[in-house]
Amino acid sequence: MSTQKVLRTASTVLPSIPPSLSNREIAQQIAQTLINSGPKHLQTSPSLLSYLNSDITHLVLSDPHVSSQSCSSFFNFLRRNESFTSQKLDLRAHVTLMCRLYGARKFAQMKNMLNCIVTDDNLRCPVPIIISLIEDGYSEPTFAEKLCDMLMRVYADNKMFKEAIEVFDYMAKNGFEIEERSCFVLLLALKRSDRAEECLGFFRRMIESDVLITVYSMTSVIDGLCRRGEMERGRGLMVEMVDRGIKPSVITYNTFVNAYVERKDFVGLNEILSLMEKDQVTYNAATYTILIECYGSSGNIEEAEKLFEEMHKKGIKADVHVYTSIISWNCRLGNMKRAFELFDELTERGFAPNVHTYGALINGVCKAGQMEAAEMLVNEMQSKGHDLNRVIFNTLMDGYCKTGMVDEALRLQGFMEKKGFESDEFTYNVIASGMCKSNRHEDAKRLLYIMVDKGVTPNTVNLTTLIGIHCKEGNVGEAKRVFTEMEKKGQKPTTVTYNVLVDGYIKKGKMKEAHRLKEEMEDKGIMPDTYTYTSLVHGESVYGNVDDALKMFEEMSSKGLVRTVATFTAMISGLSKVGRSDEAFKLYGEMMKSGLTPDDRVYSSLVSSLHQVGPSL
DNA sequence: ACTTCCTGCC
Repeated sequence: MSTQKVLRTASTVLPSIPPSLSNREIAQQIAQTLINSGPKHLQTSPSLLSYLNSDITHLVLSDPHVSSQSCSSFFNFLRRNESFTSQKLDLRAHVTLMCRLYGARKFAQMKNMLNCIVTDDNLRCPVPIIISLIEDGYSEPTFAEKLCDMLMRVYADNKMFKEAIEVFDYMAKNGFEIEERSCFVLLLALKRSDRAEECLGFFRRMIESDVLITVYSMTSVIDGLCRRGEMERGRGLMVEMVDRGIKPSVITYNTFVNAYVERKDFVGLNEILSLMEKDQVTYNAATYTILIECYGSSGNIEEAEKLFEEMHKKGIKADVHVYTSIISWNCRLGNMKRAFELFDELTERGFAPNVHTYGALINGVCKAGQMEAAEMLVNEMQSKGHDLNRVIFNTLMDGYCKTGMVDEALRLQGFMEKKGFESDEFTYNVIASGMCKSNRHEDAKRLLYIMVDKGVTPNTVNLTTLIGIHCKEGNVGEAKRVFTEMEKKGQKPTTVTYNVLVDGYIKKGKMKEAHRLKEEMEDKGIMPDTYTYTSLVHGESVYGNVDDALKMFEEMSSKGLVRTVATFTAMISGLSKVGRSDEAFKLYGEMMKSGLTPDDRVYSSLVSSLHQVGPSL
């Protein structure tokens, strides 16, 4: 039998309440029922409920004889049966119950209720109205203060920043004591929503209102600024706060260190590191992690390892982050032996490798094409209780694709989706580029269109892949069209995007257009890299314009770009082709001196250059 | 006290 039916049947059996009863009397009867038998019993005396109104609810909930637990049950009972008590629980009912919960120190329940209020369009309202519903003399004097404090946190959690700040203003205006911890919650929420400006603004309001300021708050605000590249303002704020007696911690400094490293601002980096030294703030494991990242990303693994050693020597306690970092860089640079050595060291020292650690290793073996090793690591990881996540799945798919096993990657994609992970931009890109490598251009294009159908918006990398496909098919017109469209949508091309396009034009013999693109990227501040130049050197060499090729080749060193085997090979073969074998051999020497290992093509170029003009050495 | 740091695609 349904509840509703129970109620209807019951009402015909039980004696009805005379309408002459006052609200207070009805409330007392309900309270009595609750005390004696709990809310469920109310279902059998529905006549009581038929008189229910806002006042009665309030009277019941504020009756000290009814325990806060019973009040909660009554409240929940009414909420479940709102449809036929025809009584919506109003804001006053909420406030009254929260007052009882506060008395019982049931803060978590209070917070849940506030969360309901702020997310309900009918209940949400300005702070003064909520406060006006608190009954004077009945509630504890600190209730209003605590309620506001929680409300500010709840608004912050729901990213309702305007409202959260309104609560703060209300508290400040009414002389409420404001907890720094609650303000901190709001600061963090603002920072994490990329609202550095409002974060700083609120921090200033905290200072004005004499809220206690801690290094935690300061560091969060600084981090917000640093994430937007505003390290100067962050430094200014730090200086200002030092004057107020706040001492920056190693974490404050790490925030700056990280920002400078991310932006490759080595001047700023050195400044902040000397500042740390001056302030006698010692590095912690995170500082080393960031610095290892700095050296690793510029390919200087030796320096990264030196730092790692320094950390041990100085007796600074390592952690799983710093180990994962050094493992990852060794993996990315192909030093798998060292990576596994570090992995063993990590476990020997009693640290537990996590998903990131396994992810780094799996990535390393996948890049080396060792898929069996990858599968073993996956098993080990799972046996230690770490589930596969999407990143690992994508890494594995990339491994399969790079070893030519596109179908295995597709199988894994199906498995991943069955596990509840939707394919994302990475997944589609990994497989599409894998298909390209196996010359399945049509499949690759189709997959990228499926991606759009599934509601995944292509990012710059996906579009770069698509541009690459068109170029590979010799359709630079279509490639350029995608490129233009991408820019129109505000998606910023990267150096790679330009490289793909430059290469496409070169393959079509359109050297002028290729150079124009190079200039275009320079104008936009997207810097041509080793690949851009190598393509141009190669193109000019192939079409016999050696002097233009040489010009590009020279420009590379003036810009400090590393020349690879491919660069030298292109240049040497260009020179050889037109019979300038002296210069070709000179470059060959230079290449050997810089520690590069020439491949077969270099030799055949050189040999053919000798055939053309006769031995000159 | 959720202040900093660790895994993937062209």
